[in-house]
Amino acid sequence: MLSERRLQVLRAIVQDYVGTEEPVGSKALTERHNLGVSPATVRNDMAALEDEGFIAQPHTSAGRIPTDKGYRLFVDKLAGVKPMTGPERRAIQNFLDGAVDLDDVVARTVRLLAQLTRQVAVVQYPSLTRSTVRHVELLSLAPARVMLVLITDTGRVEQRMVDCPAPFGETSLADLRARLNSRVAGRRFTDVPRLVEDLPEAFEAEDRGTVSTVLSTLLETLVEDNEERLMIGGTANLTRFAHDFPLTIRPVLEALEEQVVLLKLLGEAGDSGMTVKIGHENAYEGLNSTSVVSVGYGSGGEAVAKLGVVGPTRMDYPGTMGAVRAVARYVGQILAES
Amino acid sequence: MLSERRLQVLRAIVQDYVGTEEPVGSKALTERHNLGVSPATVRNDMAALEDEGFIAQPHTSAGRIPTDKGYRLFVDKLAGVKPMTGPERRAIQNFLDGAVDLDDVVARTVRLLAQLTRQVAVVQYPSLTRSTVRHVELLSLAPARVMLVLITDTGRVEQRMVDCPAPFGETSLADLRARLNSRVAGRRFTDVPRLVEDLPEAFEAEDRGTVSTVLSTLLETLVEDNEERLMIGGTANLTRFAHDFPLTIRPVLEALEEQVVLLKLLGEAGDSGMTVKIGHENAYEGLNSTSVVSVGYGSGGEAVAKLGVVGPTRMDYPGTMGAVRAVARYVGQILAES
DNA sequence: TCCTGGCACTCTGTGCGTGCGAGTGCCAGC
DNA sequence: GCTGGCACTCGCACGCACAGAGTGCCAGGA
Repeated sequence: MLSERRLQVLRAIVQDYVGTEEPVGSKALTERHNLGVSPATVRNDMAALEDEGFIAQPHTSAGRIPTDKGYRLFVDKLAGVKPMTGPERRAIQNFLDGAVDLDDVVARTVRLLAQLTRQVAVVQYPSLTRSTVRHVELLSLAPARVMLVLITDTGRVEQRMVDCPAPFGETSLADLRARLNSRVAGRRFTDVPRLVEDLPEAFEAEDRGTVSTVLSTLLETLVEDNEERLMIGGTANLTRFAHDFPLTIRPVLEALEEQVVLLKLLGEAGDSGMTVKIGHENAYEGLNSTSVVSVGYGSGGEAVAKLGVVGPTRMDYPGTMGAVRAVARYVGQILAES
Repeated sequence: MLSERRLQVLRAIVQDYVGTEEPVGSKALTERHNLGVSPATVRNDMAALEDEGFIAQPHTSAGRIPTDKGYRLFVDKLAGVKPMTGPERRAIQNFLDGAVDLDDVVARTVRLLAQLTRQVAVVQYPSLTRSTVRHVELLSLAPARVMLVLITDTGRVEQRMVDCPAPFGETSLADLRARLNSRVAGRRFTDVPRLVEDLPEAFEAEDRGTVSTVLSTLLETLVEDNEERLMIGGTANLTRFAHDFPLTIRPVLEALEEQVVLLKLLGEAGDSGMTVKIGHENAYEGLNSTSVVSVGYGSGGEAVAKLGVVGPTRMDYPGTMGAVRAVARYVGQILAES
């Protein structure tokens, strides 16, 4: 087990490295932090920390930089979450309060998060699977063509065209609309298949084909084509780490374009509480030199989606975690109100 | 006026520079293109081209690179549009044909364009102003709360919440829905305000306030809040120009994040035909070292939105223009079918 | 009049050697 | 177990010379 002072040394190294972006040596460390010991002592501690794999030197006789393992220890044991200041909180709230619809909420959240953390922000749209149905609308566009509009409790709207096997009258349509809504409105998506199972039986034989088609499209929308969308922003912040360019930035941009990768990434994060994935802890290779801080957010107690930021492993973890947590909290409130 | 051969020299310089990304000298030019003259002659021509401002040397006694003016001449007079090959056309069509809804069409288009041109692709959603109304749906979510759903001919769906000044019965709602659709369905957005002007008069006094509120929300959606959305992709391609990094890439990423900037950019492009903006021709400073190739696309003869790519001034103009044109054409077809 | 070969000149990029400074590891002493 | 001291190791910036590519100009030839 590491002594208390060695942990302090590690903390100091992480803080200095995050601040200066340069390997930090024993002398600089004693000057900037009053550890109460001499550089020589710190050197011994550093050697021990290096043996344990928490720090490393880029070259012999350069300063030390934290390893992924070092950051991990820092995040788990040495750093708290830095709460937002009052003005920051108010700014967040003001900024989010102006949103007019769900798209706008997500867009504003992305911008906000990118600005607060000065990193790349990722916000997942409220997921369909965990949402409930607010309303299902059916519109007759042509005798045998129906538009299905699904509205969720989080304000998300999905629409699909349905080509019916047979012409479908307005009255039948109204009937289906009414029956459908009385069954599924307010219910969770996962329950819908069970709830509508026997619905075709309530209709005349000639309409059953159409009803089935509509229902299967609905189920598709709910489950199969349950595309999880997300929005990203603040990619320009990537250029702030102009050292390792473009070796570092390239794969990150590629990863960000691959929504599948990001969704998987967010999916792997724990369902409750904040998750920090550091460097190689990220399964996707292109993100091996980045850290991902993510947290679930939702309108009620339960998380309906996640948001977070992607930045270099050398990031201000306490500040970033604080910003992510605060934003998630306010977004949850906004969604609950709408 | 420049002689025929000097134009050929300029063309050769542009082509070589685009290919090699390095300043091109007189000797290399004569070796790679059979101009039928000696390097010394080419040198004279180059001196003349430099006097005219079409090319420049980065340093004394380095090769020449085209200036913005040089590219302009190249695009206007020396280069055609390189048509897509048969297999490419089929690939485009196959790729776009799989789209299930408008979002998907746009998303696929962005990916396709980014892959074809290996540059940053920008696709504007079909604009609301130039579209026609397919259907307006009103849903009662609570006694005094209505959801307004607007469906356009291009498949775009917009929804808004309306808080009514007074409770609004189902029958009144159905009445309004019917009247509204009979007036505006199939009409252009720009005509809608005129068409619904006197609609409140047809209702009982107690409902007029609500009807007015709904209508003004509709008009807002159509006009005022006519947010022009767009989707971008292929930003990872920016890293292919790793020279001038990050000085160049930074402002470009920032510009791409500012949808307002991009929309303005596309808006400035000509309404019909393909527009190429080269370097400083772009009003936005951050894009001074990039070129923007854009073209309108639409379901019928008329363009409803634009798409294009953003790349370095040193780009393969004929190829890029060919890809942009082809994609726009196929997207138009897809939209017309749906 | 226009093209060509030749020549001197100008720069940039690169490789090499050197010196400096930051940082380390180790050791003896307190 | 902490400290000061000391020798050592690198990386990096600097200076310098050199090769190579490219140019401009000029005189000669079609």
